[in-house]
Amino acid sequence: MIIPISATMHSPHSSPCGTKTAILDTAERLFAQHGFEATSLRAITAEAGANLGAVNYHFTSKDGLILAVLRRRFQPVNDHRLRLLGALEAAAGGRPLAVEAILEALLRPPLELINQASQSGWFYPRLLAYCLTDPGSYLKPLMQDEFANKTQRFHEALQHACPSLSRAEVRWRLHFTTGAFIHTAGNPQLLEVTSQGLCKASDPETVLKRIVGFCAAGFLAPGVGAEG
Amino acid sequence: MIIPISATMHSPHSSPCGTKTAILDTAERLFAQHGFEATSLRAITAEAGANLGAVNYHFTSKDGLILAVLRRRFQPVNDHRLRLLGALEAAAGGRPLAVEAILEALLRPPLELINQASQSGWFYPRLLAYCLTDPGSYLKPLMQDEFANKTQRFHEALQHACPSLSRAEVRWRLHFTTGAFIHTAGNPQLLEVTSQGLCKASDPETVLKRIVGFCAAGFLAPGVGAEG
DNA sequence: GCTTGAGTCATACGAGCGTTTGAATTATAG
DNA sequence: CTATAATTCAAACGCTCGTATGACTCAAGC
Repeated sequence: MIIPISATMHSPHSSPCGTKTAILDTAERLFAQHGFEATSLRAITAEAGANLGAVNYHFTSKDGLILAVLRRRFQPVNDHRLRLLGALEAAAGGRPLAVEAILEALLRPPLELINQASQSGWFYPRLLAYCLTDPGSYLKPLMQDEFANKTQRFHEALQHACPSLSRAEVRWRLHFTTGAFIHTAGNPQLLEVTSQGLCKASDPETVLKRIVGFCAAGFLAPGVGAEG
Repeated sequence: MIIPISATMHSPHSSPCGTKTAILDTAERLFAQHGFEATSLRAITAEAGANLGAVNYHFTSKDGLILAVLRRRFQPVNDHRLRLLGALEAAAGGRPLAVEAILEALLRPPLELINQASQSGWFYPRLLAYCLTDPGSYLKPLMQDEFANKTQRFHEALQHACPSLSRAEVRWRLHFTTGAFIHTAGNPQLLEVTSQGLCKASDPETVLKRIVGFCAAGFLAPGVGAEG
């Protein structure tokens, strides 16, 4: 936000894309805090120190800005997930993986993002929650590319790890895991408030350990008989 | 929209509160579909066949309408939950309850609402998801009354059922359960689509059985040592 | 049959929205 | 230095929003 001022380089156009990333950063924060619809371009550009027209210049439209904000985070996280899963599979050499290991490969990348970018990391799960809740049609292709397609390999790995479960059962349980994660990481202060400070969600490593333990136990439960 | 005309009884003021409940029903549907901010009073009143001013007349403001829509659903559901839990405790006579039974008392009322009102029942979990995601300050008191306070007895029952778990651990795991439920019931078509029809979320009894099985196994897992 | 009060209605207000425009400004290159 | 492209800027466009207003309509009570 605060750009260090040096003698020579602080004209308004010093950095090539300073305005662009400033808008992206501010939009990410405000979108995570208030949602897409409730955040106006005027609020974004005002806080980013940019002109209102800059959004349409750099991102064509508000929808374009939303997609740019989302893609910047989702793509690296999902790539990281697939890399971790690939490393696990390479090390196992065909043998089934432990459910805990698979779930950790799924949940560690977003939680590490939280660790790295101390504030802005928390924005990722909230943005994801808004994507799943708001049925804006313009982000359907993004969600299809980044999630529906890329989680396919996690289904296969879990199916391999839990051969006694039906394919539907694996899907259901991964769906429950996703819900537990989004609700926890997307509302980091909710549990702290409702538990009156008893639970602290501020440490991603603790969150990871607890949620993986919970969901892995759920995966290892005997399957429900019926399909559907 | 098109009002059928009968000779004697169809004057505009025939039913005493027809307009009020029509607005509530339509607002509930549109809020669940598009969220609070993205739904305009004009869209609500147009679909409800009411005048724009009727909202402010009956509900004072848009915030008042939102609160009325939420309270109409949340209150009966939460009352039902506490009644089921009370019946379980009375039947057990002081002995700890089974985790499955407690979770069923928690999740059956909203899922039965889905069963009864074939369409509009699905609106409840989506409204809940919007309440947890949108940080509108006006609904904080409602959430405090209806949830933070009323779920206290479920915490105690689960603590009693899982005496080896720390109080924080019980809170964490109930939080995960809530997330799995909201994500599943609030996005009923999401799993169907991503699983390419393999999983059908349309039957509440199936959803209940699967989610209770998953989360009860998570509760019965050995506790993580550290607090926080 | 007039009065009263609840409810409905069309209309308007000011504010905020996303987007567009064209000129002004700055960086880049010949 | 000059020409050219990239970027920023202030201003305005048309539109929709939530809310307020005052007249109108109807049922009920005396």
